[in-house]
Amino acid sequence: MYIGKLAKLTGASPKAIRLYESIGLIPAPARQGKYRVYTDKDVALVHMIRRAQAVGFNLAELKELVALKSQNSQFPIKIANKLIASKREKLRSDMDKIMSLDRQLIELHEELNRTFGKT
Amino acid sequence: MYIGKLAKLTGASPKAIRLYESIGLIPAPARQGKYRVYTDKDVALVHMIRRAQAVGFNLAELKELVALKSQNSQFPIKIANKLIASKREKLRSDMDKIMSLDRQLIELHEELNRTFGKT
DNA sequence: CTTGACTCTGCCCTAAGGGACAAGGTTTAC
DNA sequence: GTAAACCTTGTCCCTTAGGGCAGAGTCAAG
Repeated sequence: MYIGKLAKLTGASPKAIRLYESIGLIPAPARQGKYRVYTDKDVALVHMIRRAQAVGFNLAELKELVALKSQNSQFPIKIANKLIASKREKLRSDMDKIMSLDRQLIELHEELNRTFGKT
Repeated sequence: MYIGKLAKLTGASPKAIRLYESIGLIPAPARQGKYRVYTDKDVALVHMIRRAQAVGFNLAELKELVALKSQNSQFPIKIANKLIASKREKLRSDMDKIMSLDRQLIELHEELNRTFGKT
Protein backbone atom coordinates (compact mmCIF):
# COMPACT_ATOMS: atom_id res chain seq x y z
CA MET A 1 0.00 0.00 0.00
CA TYR A 2 1.06 3.61 -0.50
CA ILE A 3 1.56 6.15 2.25
CA GLY A 4 -1.95 7.56 2.09
CA LYS A 5 -3.52 4.26 2.96
CA LEU A 6 -1.08 3.66 5.76
CA ALA A 7 -1.98 7.12 7.04
CA LYS A 8 -5.68 6.35 6.96
CA LEU A 9 -5.24 3.00 8.65
CA THR A 10 -3.10 4.39 11.45
CA GLY A 11 -4.35 7.92 11.97
CA ALA A 12 -0.85 9.31 11.38
CA SER A 13 -0.44 11.86 8.60
CA PRO A 14 1.81 11.07 5.64
CA LYS A 15 4.05 13.84 6.87
CA ALA A 16 4.33 12.21 10.28
CA ILE A 17 5.09 8.84 8.70
CA ARG A 18 7.89 10.34 6.63
CA LEU A 19 9.20 11.98 9.77
CA TYR A 20 9.27 8.64 11.59
CA GLU A 21 11.25 7.22 8.70
CA SER A 22 13.63 10.17 8.56
CA ILE A 23 14.62 9.74 12.20
CA GLY A 24 14.96 5.97 11.86
CA LEU A 25 11.91 5.11 13.92
CA ILE A 26 10.46 2.97 11.15
CA PRO A 27 12.50 1.23 8.46
CA ALA A 28 12.69 2.76 5.00
CA PRO A 29 10.07 0.90 3.00
CA ALA A 30 10.47 -0.57 -0.46
CA ARG A 31 9.80 1.74 -3.38
CA GLN A 32 7.69 1.25 -6.42
CA GLY A 33 9.21 3.90 -8.61
CA LYS A 34 9.39 6.87 -6.24
CA TYR A 35 6.45 5.84 -4.11
CA ARG A 36 6.92 4.24 -0.72
CA VAL A 37 5.22 0.85 -0.47
CA TYR A 38 4.17 -0.35 2.96
CA THR A 39 3.09 -3.69 4.37
CA ASP A 40 0.91 -4.81 7.26
CA LYS A 41 3.95 -4.82 9.51
CA ASP A 42 4.28 -1.11 8.99
CA VAL A 43 0.66 -0.65 9.92
CA ALA A 44 1.24 -2.43 13.20
CA LEU A 45 4.44 -0.51 13.86
CA VAL A 46 2.93 2.90 13.24
CA HIS A 47 -0.05 1.92 15.36
CA MET A 48 2.28 1.10 18.23
CA ILE A 49 4.09 4.37 17.79
CA ARG A 50 0.85 6.31 17.97
CA ARG A 51 -0.30 4.52 21.07
CA ALA A 52 3.03 5.05 22.80
CA GLN A 53 2.93 8.72 21.88
CA ALA A 54 -0.56 8.99 23.28
CA VAL A 55 0.62 7.84 26.70
CA GLY A 56 3.44 10.34 26.79
CA PHE A 57 6.49 8.87 25.08
CA ASN A 58 8.28 11.15 22.68
CA LEU A 59 9.91 10.04 19.47
CA ALA A 60 13.44 10.00 20.90
CA GLU A 61 12.34 7.62 23.63
CA LEU A 62 10.59 5.40 21.13
CA LYS A 63 13.69 5.32 19.02
CA GLU A 64 15.69 4.07 21.99
CA LEU A 65 13.13 1.35 22.57
CA VAL A 66 13.27 0.31 18.94
CA ALA A 67 17.07 0.19 19.13
CA LEU A 68 16.90 -1.97 22.25
CA LYS A 69 14.43 -4.31 20.67
CA SER A 70 16.55 -4.77 17.57
CA GLN A 71 19.60 -5.49 19.73
CA ASN A 72 17.81 -7.92 21.94
CA SER A 73 15.28 -9.40 19.55
CA GLN A 74 13.21 -10.05 22.64
CA PHE A 75 10.83 -7.66 24.29
CA PRO A 76 12.71 -5.89 27.09
CA ILE A 77 10.02 -6.08 29.72
CA LYS A 78 12.13 -4.87 32.62
CA ILE A 79 13.16 -1.77 30.76
CA ALA A 80 9.61 -1.17 29.61
CA ASN A 81 8.39 -1.39 33.18
CA LYS A 82 11.02 1.06 34.30
CA LEU A 83 10.03 3.45 31.56
CA ILE A 84 6.39 3.17 32.52
CA ALA A 85 7.23 3.80 36.15
CA SER A 86 9.26 6.88 35.31
CA LYS A 87 6.49 8.17 33.06
CA ARG A 88 4.07 7.78 35.94
CA GLU A 89 6.41 9.68 38.21
CA LYS A 90 6.61 12.47 35.70
CA LEU A 91 2.82 12.54 35.52
CA ARG A 92 2.68 12.88 39.28
CA SER A 93 5.05 15.82 39.22
CA ASP A 94 3.06 17.40 36.39
CA MET A 95 -0.05 17.05 38.53
CA ASP A 96 1.66 18.66 41.48
CA LYS A 97 2.70 21.52 39.27
CA ILE A 98 -0.80 21.97 37.92
CA MET A 99 -2.27 22.01 41.41
CA SER A 100 0.27 24.57 42.47
CA LEU A 101 -0.60 26.72 39.47
CA ASP A 102 -4.26 26.44 40.35
CA ARG A 103 -3.59 27.61 43.88
CA GLN A 104 -1.62 30.54 42.51
CA LEU A 105 -4.47 31.44 40.19
CA ILE A 106 -6.92 31.38 43.09
CA GLU A 107 -4.65 33.66 45.07
CA LEU A 108 -4.25 35.97 42.12
CA HIS A 109 -8.02 36.10 41.68
CA GLU A 110 -8.58 36.96 45.33
CA GLU A 111 -5.85 39.54 45.30
CA LEU A 112 -7.25 41.24 42.21
CA ASN A 113 -10.70 41.44 43.71
CA ARG A 114 -9.41 42.71 47.04
CA THR A 115 -7.41 45.37 45.23
CA PHE A 116 -9.74 46.42 42.44
CA GLY A 117 -13.15 44.92 43.22
CA LYS A 118 -16.02 46.56 45.07
CA THR A 119 -16.02 45.89 48.80
CA MET B 1 20.43 50.39 33.74
CA TYR B 2 21.57 48.11 30.93
CA ILE B 3 19.97 44.85 29.90
CA GLY B 4 22.19 42.66 32.04
CA LYS B 5 21.09 44.35 35.23
CA LEU B 6 17.44 44.17 34.22
CA ALA B 7 17.98 40.48 33.56
CA LYS B 8 19.49 39.92 36.98
CA LEU B 9 16.76 41.87 38.72
CA THR B 10 13.95 40.03 36.99
CA GLY B 11 15.30 36.55 36.37
CA ALA B 12 14.67 36.86 32.64
CA SER B 13 17.62 36.39 30.32
CA PRO B 14 18.75 39.28 28.10
CA LYS B 15 17.68 37.13 25.20
CA ALA B 16 14.19 36.80 26.63
CA ILE B 17 13.97 40.53 27.28
CA ARG B 18 14.90 41.32 23.68
CA LEU B 19 12.29 38.82 22.56
CA TYR B 20 9.62 40.59 24.64
CA GLU B 21 10.60 43.82 22.99
CA SER B 22 10.64 42.33 19.51
CA ILE B 23 7.04 41.14 19.83
CA GLY B 24 5.88 44.42 21.34
CA LEU B 25 5.28 43.08 24.83
CA ILE B 26 7.51 45.71 26.40
CA PRO B 27 8.17 49.14 24.90
CA ALA B 28 11.46 49.74 23.09
CA PRO B 29 13.65 51.42 25.69
CA ALA B 30 15.81 54.48 25.21
CA ARG B 31 19.31 53.93 23.91
CA GLN B 32 22.58 55.21 25.17
CA GLY B 33 24.67 54.71 22.09
CA LYS B 34 23.65 51.24 21.00
CA TYR B 35 22.85 49.96 24.48
CA ARG B 36 19.30 49.66 25.70
CA VAL B 37 18.69 51.67 28.87
CA TYR B 38 15.94 50.52 31.20
CA THR B 39 14.13 52.09 34.14
CA ASP B 40 12.39 50.78 37.23
CA LYS B 41 9.15 50.63 35.30
CA ASP B 42 10.69 48.06 33.02
CA VAL B 43 11.76 46.03 36.01
CA ALA B 44 8.18 45.96 37.27
CA LEU B 45 6.83 45.14 33.83
CA VAL B 46 9.20 42.25 33.22
CA HIS B 47 8.49 40.97 36.70
CA MET B 48 4.79 40.92 35.93
CA ILE B 49 5.42 39.13 32.67
CA ARG B 50 7.44 36.46 34.42
CA ARG B 51 4.83 35.90 37.06
CA ALA B 52 2.06 35.71 34.49
CA GLN B 53 4.07 33.24 32.48
CA ALA B 54 4.63 31.15 35.57
CA VAL B 55 0.90 30.72 36.07
CA GLY B 56 0.34 29.62 32.50
CA PHE B 57 -0.16 32.68 30.30
CA ASN B 58 1.76 32.66 27.04
CA LEU B 59 3.28 35.72 25.46
CA ALA B 60 0.46 36.18 22.94
CA GLU B 61 -2.09 36.32 25.74
CA LEU B 62 0.04 38.77 27.66
CA LYS B 63 0.32 40.94 24.61
CA GLU B 64 -3.46 41.09 24.39
CA LEU B 65 -3.64 42.09 28.03
CA VAL B 66 -1.06 44.82 27.50
CA ALA B 67 -3.03 46.08 24.50
CA LEU B 68 -6.24 46.15 26.54
CA LYS B 69 -4.58 47.99 29.36
CA SER B 70 -3.16 50.64 27.04
CA GLN B 71 -6.60 51.14 25.48
CA ASN B 72 -8.39 51.34 28.76
CA SER B 73 -5.73 52.91 30.95
CA GLN B 74 -7.55 51.18 33.78
CA PHE B 75 -7.02 47.65 34.93
CA PRO B 76 -9.62 45.47 33.21
CA ILE B 77 -10.59 43.38 36.20
CA LYS B 78 -13.55 41.67 34.61
CA ILE B 79 -11.47 40.48 31.71
CA ALA B 80 -8.68 39.40 34.00
CA ASN B 81 -11.11 37.38 36.08
CA LYS B 82 -12.45 35.73 32.94
CA LEU B 83 -8.93 34.88 31.84
CA ILE B 84 -8.14 33.41 35.22
CA ALA B 85 -11.30 31.35 35.16
CA SER B 86 -10.55 30.00 31.71
CA LYS B 87 -6.99 29.19 32.75
CA ARG B 88 -8.35 27.24 35.69
CA GLU B 89 -10.68 25.35 33.36
CA LYS B 90 -7.79 24.48 31.15
CA LEU B 91 -5.86 23.26 34.18
CA ARG B 92 -8.79 21.04 35.09
CA SER B 93 -8.86 19.51 31.63
CA ASP B 94 -5.09 19.03 31.72
CA MET B 95 -5.53 17.20 35.00
CA ASP B 96 -8.20 14.98 33.53
CA LYS B 97 -5.92 14.17 30.67
CA ILE B 98 -3.03 13.33 32.98
CA MET B 99 -5.20 11.06 35.08
CA SER B 100 -6.40 9.31 31.96
CA LEU B 101 -2.81 8.83 30.81
CA ASP B 102 -1.93 7.42 34.19
CA ARG B 103 -4.78 4.91 33.97
CA GLN B 104 -3.58 3.91 30.52
CA LEU B 105 -0.06 3.44 31.81
CA ILE B 106 -1.35 1.20 34.61
CA GLU B 107 -3.26 -0.87 32.09
CA LEU B 108 -0.24 -1.08 29.83
CA HIS B 109 1.90 -2.20 32.74
CA GLU B 110 -0.55 -4.92 33.72
CA GLU B 111 -0.95 -6.06 30.15
CA LEU B 112 2.81 -6.31 29.63
CA ASN B 113 3.23 -8.36 32.75
CA ARG B 114 0.33 -10.63 31.92
CA THR B 115 1.76 -11.19 28.45
CA PHE B 116 5.49 -11.37 29.10
CA GLY B 117 5.89 -11.73 32.87
CA LYS B 118 6.41 -14.92 34.86
CA THR B 119 3.53 -16.71 36.66
C1' DC C 1 -4.99 11.38 -24.02
C1' DT C 2 -6.56 13.57 -20.37
C1' DT C 3 -8.31 14.35 -15.88
C1' DG C 4 -8.21 13.99 -11.02
C1' DA C 5 -6.23 12.06 -7.12
C1' DC C 6 -2.13 10.86 -5.06
C1' DT C 7 2.80 11.29 -3.94
C1' DC C 8 7.54 13.16 -4.15
C1' DT C 9 11.20 16.52 -2.27
C1' DG C 10 12.25 20.78 -0.35
C1' DC C 11 11.47 24.93 2.03
C1' DC C 12 9.50 27.92 5.70
C1' DC C 13 6.66 28.08 10.10
C1' DT C 14 5.32 27.16 14.93
C1' DA C 15 6.81 28.81 21.31
C1' DA C 16 10.03 30.63 23.91
C1' DG C 17 13.93 31.24 24.00
C1' DG C 18 19.37 28.76 24.22
C1' DG C 19 23.92 28.75 22.30
C1' DA C 20 27.54 30.40 19.45
C1' DC C 21 29.82 34.06 17.19
C1' DA C 22 32.07 38.36 15.48
C1' DA C 23 32.17 43.04 16.15
C1' DG C 24 32.11 46.81 18.85
C1' DG C 25 31.20 49.44 23.48
C1' DT C 26 32.33 50.26 28.45
C1' DT C 27 34.78 49.99 32.70
C1' DT C 28 38.58 49.10 35.64
C1' DA C 29 43.52 48.68 36.69
C1' DC C 30 47.96 50.07 35.94
C1' DG D 1 46.98 56.47 27.82
C1' DT D 2 46.34 51.77 27.26
C1' DA D 3 45.38 47.14 27.91
C1' DA D 4 42.52 43.56 29.95
C1' DA D 5 38.15 42.13 31.24
C1' DC D 6 33.58 42.37 30.80
C1' DC D 7 29.14 43.78 28.52
C1' DT D 8 25.98 44.43 24.56
C1' DT D 9 24.64 44.11 19.76
C1' DG D 10 22.66 41.69 15.81
C1' DT D 11 22.59 37.38 13.20
C1' DC D 12 22.18 32.58 12.50
C1' DC D 13 21.13 27.88 13.74
C1' DC D 14 18.83 24.65 17.16
C1' DT D 15 15.01 22.52 19.86
C1' DT D 16 9.21 19.12 19.08
C1' DA D 17 6.28 16.94 16.10
C1' DG D 18 4.78 17.82 12.54
C1' DG D 19 1.51 21.68 9.25
C1' DG D 20 1.32 24.09 4.97
C1' DC D 21 2.66 25.16 0.51
C1' DA D 22 4.99 24.94 -4.18
C1' DG D 23 6.25 22.59 -8.14
C1' DA D 24 6.88 18.44 -10.24
C1' DG D 25 6.21 13.58 -10.99
C1' DT D 26 3.05 9.42 -11.02
C1' DC D 27 -1.00 6.40 -10.96
C1' DA D 28 -5.61 4.60 -12.35
C1' DA D 29 -9.86 5.37 -14.82
C1' DG D 30 -12.57 7.03 -18.59
